[in-house]
Amino acid sequence: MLTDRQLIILQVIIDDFIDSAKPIGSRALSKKDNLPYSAATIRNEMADLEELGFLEKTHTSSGRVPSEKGYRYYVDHLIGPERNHHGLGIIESLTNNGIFEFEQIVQTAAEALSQLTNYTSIILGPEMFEATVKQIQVLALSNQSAVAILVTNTGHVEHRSFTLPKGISSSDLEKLVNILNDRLHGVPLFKLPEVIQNEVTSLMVKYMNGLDSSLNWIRALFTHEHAVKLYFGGKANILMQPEFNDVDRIRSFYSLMEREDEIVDLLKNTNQGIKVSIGHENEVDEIKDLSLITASYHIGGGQLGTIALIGPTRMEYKKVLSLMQSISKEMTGAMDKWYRDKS
Amino acid sequence: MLTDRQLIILQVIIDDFIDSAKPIGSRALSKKDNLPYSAATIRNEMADLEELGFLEKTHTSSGRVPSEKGYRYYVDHLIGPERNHHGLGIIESLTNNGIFEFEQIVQTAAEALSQLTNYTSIILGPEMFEATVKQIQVLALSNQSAVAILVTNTGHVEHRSFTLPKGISSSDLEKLVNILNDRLHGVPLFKLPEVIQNEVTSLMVKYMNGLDSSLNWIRALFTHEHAVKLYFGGKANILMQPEFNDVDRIRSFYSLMEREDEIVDLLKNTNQGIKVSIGHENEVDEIKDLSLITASYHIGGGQLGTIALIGPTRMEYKKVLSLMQSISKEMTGAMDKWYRDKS
DNA sequence: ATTTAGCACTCAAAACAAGAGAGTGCTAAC
DNA sequence: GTTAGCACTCTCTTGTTTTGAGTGCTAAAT
Repeated sequence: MLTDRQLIILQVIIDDFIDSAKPIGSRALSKKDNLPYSAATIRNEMADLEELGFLEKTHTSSGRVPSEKGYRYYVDHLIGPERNHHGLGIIESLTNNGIFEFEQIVQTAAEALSQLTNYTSIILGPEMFEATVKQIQVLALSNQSAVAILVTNTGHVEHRSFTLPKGISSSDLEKLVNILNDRLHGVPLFKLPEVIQNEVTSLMVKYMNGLDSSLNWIRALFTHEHAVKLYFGGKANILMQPEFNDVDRIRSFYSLMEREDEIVDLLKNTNQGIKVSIGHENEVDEIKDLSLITASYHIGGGQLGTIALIGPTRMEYKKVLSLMQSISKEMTGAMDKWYRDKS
Repeated sequence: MLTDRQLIILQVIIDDFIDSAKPIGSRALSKKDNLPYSAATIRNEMADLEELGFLEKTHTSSGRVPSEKGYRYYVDHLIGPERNHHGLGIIESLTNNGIFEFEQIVQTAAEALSQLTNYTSIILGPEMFEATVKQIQVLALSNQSAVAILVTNTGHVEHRSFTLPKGISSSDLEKLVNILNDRLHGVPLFKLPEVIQNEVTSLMVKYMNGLDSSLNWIRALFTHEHAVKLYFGGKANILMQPEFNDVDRIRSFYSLMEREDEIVDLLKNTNQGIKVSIGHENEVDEIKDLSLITASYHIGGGQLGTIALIGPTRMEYKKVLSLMQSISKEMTGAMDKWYRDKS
């Protein structure tokens, strides 16, 4: 329903605004190469585009600025074929020495993403629900203390130090660990608390006397929220954006960034693929004037994490989208390669 | 050299400014209870105090504001006996279930510190230099991959996933781990790279053939910077301070917060006890208009970490100092209790 | 039937002006 | 030594004017 000329004008306006952050007027537009029309003509078109809701004015006699609907249209229809970012190889370079360090990979990716865009990136670590117990070990550090270590089939390690119950013997401890390994091997993490409750407790009461209290730490070790973790990149970078020249906006942004559970919610709810939420399309008040791009990365085909980027609605969508695509692909690749052969 | 009256006036001015953040004039001061003098008298005293360098004016006819020298004097001489913050019990409540989770303790302490003050707190994790190797384990996850786990005598666990060298047999792997445990048990972390280089390498070449390349990951696992870690609390809280009403100041602050190595340097160089650095007493440019309080906490008597608090020079020194003292004592207590019996 | 030139009009932002208010320094009286 | 009084200074607020970019509309040109 938009004429070709309107399309071009819309595109040029948005492109210009994305990089200048200033409203643009008809006169300036008419000077652009791809718009061989007079200011007056463009004015008319702009008035139409405004009527259709793609543009806005900041005041009655100002230049035009893209509306959220404008950005939406831009993202959906005006972004060309993403020029291939041909894999930055950031992640690859981290794994090709044979070492696979999850935290490092994710953190590096988050930082790179922010560095390249000057927005703030957030990566949601994978949920470990489906990982299963590979081995449990308890290592005494002294007469009173020990550390318990749990390794999953995916190579994740959890550990917890604790004080030993009084009077426990090393043979008791060994027995205990044996029971645990016997019963818990292969159990997925999310079922752990349940299995411990139902199967292990009774066994332990049977074979070991007077150690009820010691069960606490076992439960604590394994009930531990296998919480998804957030990795931030360049929380400060976004401050370079002129949109953040206002102290209150900064405050509200950073206060949101500290409420990690809200952020997790924000990112979790993502289906596969890339999703762009512009301004008020976002649920959370604090980012109703920002845009949020999320992309998922998959591991092992099922579990997934999310890569996100937050910036002003005036975002370099073209660049960002192809970049996110690349990184998400790279992450998925690295994860796949690593997790593929783990049963 | 200061008269009693000047002392009181100085104190009142600083106290007032600390909580109002506004310059205070002679008239307002003369109305305070503990200053039964006329505005004119106080004006004279203030002029003297300014001449001595304890006060400043923001412009020729403004009220007075404490200078850095003023704050220094305040901190050194005018702060009364710290009312005992009688241990907030924050940390105790985390450990009395028998579980000792280092990260959790430190993170909680950092957050509490910031919460209670509305400044930003940073805690420098302990250096693990003196911890010694307790056990090394390598667990195969599949034919191609494994995870290596290192436990120290203090209960710290490091781990690293990696791809197995092609053609390594499980008996080779076992042999390898035996060698490692045999040679590395009891070796302090900071000596690890050296010992591996000198003792282990030759042994391995001797007993295992063709596995030179596999040494890479061993070295990588243990050479891993046992970097001290930073724990931040309330990076956003400091934004509530009126001093941070300026966007550029915020930018420079946050950009510093991201340069973690600089921060580590800043905190590392601390002798025992509490240290207050006011404004230009700080080395780093970005905080030359802020104050930094550092306190150390000790573990095992030797190694130590640092607790720090950053706020405007107009800081509630009285409250902060006693608070830092409490927390540092609590941390030291918890650590001591935990690490005492580990050889 | 488009496109364009011309012109009156609008509004934000910058520049300027006037007052008010808080505070000082100094002098002279207490 | 202390205080009252007063002239003076400087910021901050408020209101006014000017400027300039940009619009909408009408009428002419294509």
